[in-house]
Amino acid sequence: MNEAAPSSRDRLIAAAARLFRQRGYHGAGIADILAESGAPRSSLYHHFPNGKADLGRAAAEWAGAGMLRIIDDSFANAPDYATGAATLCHKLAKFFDISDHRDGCPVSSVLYEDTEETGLRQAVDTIFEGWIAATAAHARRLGVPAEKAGEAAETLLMAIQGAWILARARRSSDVLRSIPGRLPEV
Amino acid sequence: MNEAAPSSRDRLIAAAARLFRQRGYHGAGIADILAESGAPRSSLYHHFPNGKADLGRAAAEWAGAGMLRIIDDSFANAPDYATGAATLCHKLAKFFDISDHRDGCPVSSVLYEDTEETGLRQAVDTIFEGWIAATAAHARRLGVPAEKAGEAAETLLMAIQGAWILARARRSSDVLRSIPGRLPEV
DNA sequence: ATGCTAGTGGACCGATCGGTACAGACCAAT
DNA sequence: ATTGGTCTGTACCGATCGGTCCACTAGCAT
Repeated sequence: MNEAAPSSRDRLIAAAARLFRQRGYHGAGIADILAESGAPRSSLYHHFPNGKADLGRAAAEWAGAGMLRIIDDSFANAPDYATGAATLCHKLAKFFDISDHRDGCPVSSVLYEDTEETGLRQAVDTIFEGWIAATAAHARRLGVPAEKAGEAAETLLMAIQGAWILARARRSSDVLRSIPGRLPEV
Repeated sequence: MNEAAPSSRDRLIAAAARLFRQRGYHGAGIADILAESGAPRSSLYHHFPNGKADLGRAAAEWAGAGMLRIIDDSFANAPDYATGAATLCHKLAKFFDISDHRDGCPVSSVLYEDTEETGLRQAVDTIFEGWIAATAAHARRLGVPAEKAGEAAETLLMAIQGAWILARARRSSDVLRSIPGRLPEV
């Protein structure tokens, strides 16, 4: 009986994240998010007093944490960095496929805000850097020389971002799966 | 006296492309585009009967053609593929800088449409494949083995897309300039 | 002069946008 | 039993969204 009904706050965040990564920040309206989550309108402004911007940040952070888990899972049992990176790419490709080849990066979509005043851009960057730092830590742990680990991690995440875009344009996850074979040696 | 006043059609396309790459497709409103271009509202619907979707496609194609020119310029006088690729990345970094570190890919922003019915996604993909094909042609011309040229070109464009995103999050073009040093050998 | 077309001015539209106001429901602690 | 918080139901708001309508002008051919 542990499948407790998620709070409307959580449902709002999940719905927002889902819609943002498909239609983009501006493309997903409040009404859509409300409908998708089943949460009442008043709850949104109760939990997120500043409305969409607050929700956008929460959704980005929530999705960012999810991605962080995927990164950790991928590298946890990996014998070396390259294998972990390959696992990560394949996991992401799988998620992309089951989203009907629609869902790109859940965080970067939020980059298309008039970001400076809301601080959203800053928040997105912090999330990205968190991914890179986590990946770099795994790289070092798995034997990548410390002075190369940061760059290798940045390269991997950059490639994933690019592949997500190309994958959405093509509606195919192939390019995501091809990343491991294209990474420079480490 | 050759600087003929651009037609309102051209001004609309340029303004739309400029705004889309900063704020995204949904983030840039018709009113913004009209104001930025100085063109009258009626002209928009005269030249683009289907409104924003038509304009979006035209803007993406126009910007795509511009990118194609940049690609060709970069490889035209290059002694080898790697040098051409490096030139391309540095050119893009420069454009990014003079846009106040805001302008990402002018084409991918349009990917956040409910693209299937308007055919916009398809159009975006065609533009991308055009870039890749052009880059691959330069690669072959510059001595890259034919069976590797396509993949090398795809890798480069993918990296550029990812770097554009990261650059926007960081408001720094550094990552764009770092691409050449991270590409696998060809 | 006439007709034809491309392009424009300007007023107007319903729909949707994101957001607000406020009373009531629920539930723990006292 | 009453209080005080969190959360929700309902109704409403002005602003903006993308789009339409139609009369008009400019230019050019006949």
